Amino acid sequence: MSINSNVAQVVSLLGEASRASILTSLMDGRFHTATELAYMAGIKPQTASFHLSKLVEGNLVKVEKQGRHRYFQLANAEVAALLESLLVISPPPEIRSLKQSTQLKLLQDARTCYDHLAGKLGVGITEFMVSAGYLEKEQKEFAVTRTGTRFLADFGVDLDVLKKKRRSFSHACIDWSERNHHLGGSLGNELMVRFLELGWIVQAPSIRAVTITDAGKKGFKQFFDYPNE
Amino acid sequence: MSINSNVAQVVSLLGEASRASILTSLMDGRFHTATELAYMAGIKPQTASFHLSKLVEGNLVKVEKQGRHRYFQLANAEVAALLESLLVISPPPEIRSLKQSTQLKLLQDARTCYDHLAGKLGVGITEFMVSAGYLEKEQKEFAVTRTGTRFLADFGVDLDVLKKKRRSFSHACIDWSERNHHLGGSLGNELMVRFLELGWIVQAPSIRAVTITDAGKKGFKQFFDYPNE
DNA sequence: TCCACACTTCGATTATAGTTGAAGTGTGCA
DNA sequence: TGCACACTTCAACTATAATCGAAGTGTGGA
Repeated sequence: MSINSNVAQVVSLLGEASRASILTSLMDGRFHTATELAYMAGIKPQTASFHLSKLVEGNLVKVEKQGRHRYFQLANAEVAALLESLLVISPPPEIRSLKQSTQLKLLQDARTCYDHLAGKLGVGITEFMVSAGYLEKEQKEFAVTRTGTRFLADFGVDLDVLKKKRRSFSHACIDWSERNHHLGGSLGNELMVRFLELGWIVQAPSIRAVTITDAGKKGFKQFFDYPNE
Repeated sequence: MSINSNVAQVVSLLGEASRASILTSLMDGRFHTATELAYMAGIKPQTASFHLSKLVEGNLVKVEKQGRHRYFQLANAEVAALLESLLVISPPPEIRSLKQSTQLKLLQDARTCYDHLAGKLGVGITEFMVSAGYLEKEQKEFAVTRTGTRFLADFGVDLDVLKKKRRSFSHACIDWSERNHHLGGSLGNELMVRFLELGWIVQAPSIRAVTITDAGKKGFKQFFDYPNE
């Protein structure tokens, strides 16, 4: 028999509907309790417990205990990146109710991609920054131009700090709903943090959709020409 | 129940040991018959047929019929890239025989990563090109410098043609055995094609290892300072 | 034209894994 | 101190999928 790595061992963790659902729910970057994740995945808490222990053991999820609560989160950005790249090649969800249709639209409009923005909003502001000459699209990443450096400094983003971080700076992250790239990396993260600080976006309570506030509507229009129509 | 994409649907194709073995065998970029793939995966031909039909249906593998033979190949470079990134996070294969140990060493030394070189050879020549100033390592890709352009032209590589191709040009491809990056994309592919033309490497008959010929030993030493010791 | 080969399909068996009800454990508050 | 809550573990059941022997189909060469 030929010699091959144990690809199936890790991948099978992802290839089960309930675990995949749990992991996708965790793509909002937040901590969630086991009971919440059970509810989101549509399974009983004891089933969720069974799956979560496997995901923790497989280093895809990390857990923090606080009293009787167990808080689960994706292990790291690498797991999130893998998940997003798998979402790109997966068929879209079947819509079986009006509520699901609404939720899908919210996710398509704006959502977190673990620690940065995705959806129409994420792709839209990325495209604006390219067309305005702030970013230059390369193969798998965005380069910040000189005018972009100034724009970001004015916007309250410290590029020097971001570049020193031990992680990808500004990679192009493929967006499963827009089928285009949005800005990822530490720069993408910092922009999302800034938007939250400014109160331009808020995270939805239980799904990873993000909604734009009234202040955000004005701000995105003024600074990022979004939505562009 | 929350709304999530059908990640499990595609991923479960990969998360089964026999199918994963088949796909990994196909990482040599070549066509293989169903009977060969059955043998490599250690299953009966009828089981291989069952799995291959699923992989074709899932667009991970393509098939060409010639008479009574069915020739299977990975569908495209995207599937190969996904597979390699999954290999990186998978545990290494257990060694149960001397033959398997030999095969693993051969794969670690030099192998194809679908359409470009990986292993010590792939990483080694990439590192040399960076240290010689021919390439510059960026976040997720390599930029060709001016001296690199001249070196590659002298070596018989037409960069203009490569850059026009509708695919990644020179992305940094992570290497599961070296835990470092080797050169991928159309440039990586073209270099491998060139080495084959020069007769510096030959592909092993049944695994995706590549061996360096005597001419290759001289050539890699002279042009790429490999092995570097 | 017949036989061998490559491969597929069928049906039955086997193996594996997900699920839940019930019971148990640890935490926290009244 | 006792009860409710969050969560885990256990055992049994259910569901799903992989496997192979046998049989069938299509191709090709003698």
